[in-house]
Amino acid sequence: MPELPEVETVRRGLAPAMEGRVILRAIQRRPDLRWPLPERFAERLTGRRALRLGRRSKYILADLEGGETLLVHLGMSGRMLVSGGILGEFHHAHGEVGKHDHVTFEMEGGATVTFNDARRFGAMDLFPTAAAETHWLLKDLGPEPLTNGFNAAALAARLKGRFTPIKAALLDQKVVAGLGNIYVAEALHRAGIHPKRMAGSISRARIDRLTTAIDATIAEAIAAGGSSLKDYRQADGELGYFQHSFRVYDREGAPCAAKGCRGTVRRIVQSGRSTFYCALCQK
DNA sequence: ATGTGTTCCTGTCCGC
DNA sequence: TGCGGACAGGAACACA
Repeated sequence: MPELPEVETVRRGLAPAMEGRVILRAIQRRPDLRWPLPERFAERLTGRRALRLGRRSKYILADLEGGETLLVHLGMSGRMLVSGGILGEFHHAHGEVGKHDHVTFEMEGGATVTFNDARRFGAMDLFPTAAAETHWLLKDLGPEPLTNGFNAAALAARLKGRFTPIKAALLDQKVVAGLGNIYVAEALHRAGIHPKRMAGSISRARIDRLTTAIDATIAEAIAAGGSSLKDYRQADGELGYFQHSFRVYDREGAPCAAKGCRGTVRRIVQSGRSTFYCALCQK
């Protein structure tokens, strides 16, 4: 999926089309995404003003006038695309309905925002803003990279005693929020930590380094507009370009990008998913 | 309580 | 070209 940097890029792209604007009409084309959509979902959104677009981990959270919040998760293949208005045309001609266009918001100001998701692992929900802290999808999320809550002490506490490879631990959203397969691989490489290393056995000094590596990787990826592999697009349809900065992800067989390292990037499978790393400089 | 494997769904790519 | 299989940015869930 879009991981934290991609979701943040999408949020920023949606903000000009949605923040402060009324959803003139919401259109729901199927009853469910990953889960059933809430009862009367489209009707409850129609006529509501979006006050502010926020983000927690990989969730986009739109606070609406009237005390409710719209939650959007992009899953693996979800996109939020803006067309029409002053924001240009990308997705398809204004008014046309594309394959896998599951939900559309016609916004005050003329823009159309479409949620398109081929694999349908994405999700949406609508709940009272006051209940955000206790929402089942949000309540157990770990600290957010690039915030005060994410630091070496916090990460060390959450890794302590865990007998699972660090790769798997970092994919666990309760440990740190927002990382996925790409950025875990990149951060571990940057920190010089082997993906199979047991999470609970990493020294505090190396956790310090890992914390810094995660923040730096995420910050650089956001600055680049995320990573575009097959189908991820920013809200305006542009590609991100962080994929050109990958040090290990999807680089099997290529030379290690670490300064002075003569290693080769390897691919292994951990808990059913690809892991890319350099065995020479990741210990 | 943890840890691991399976599952949801569609599309694309690669080898024969 | 067609067909089969592997694989894809996630993460809830069932089970050990």
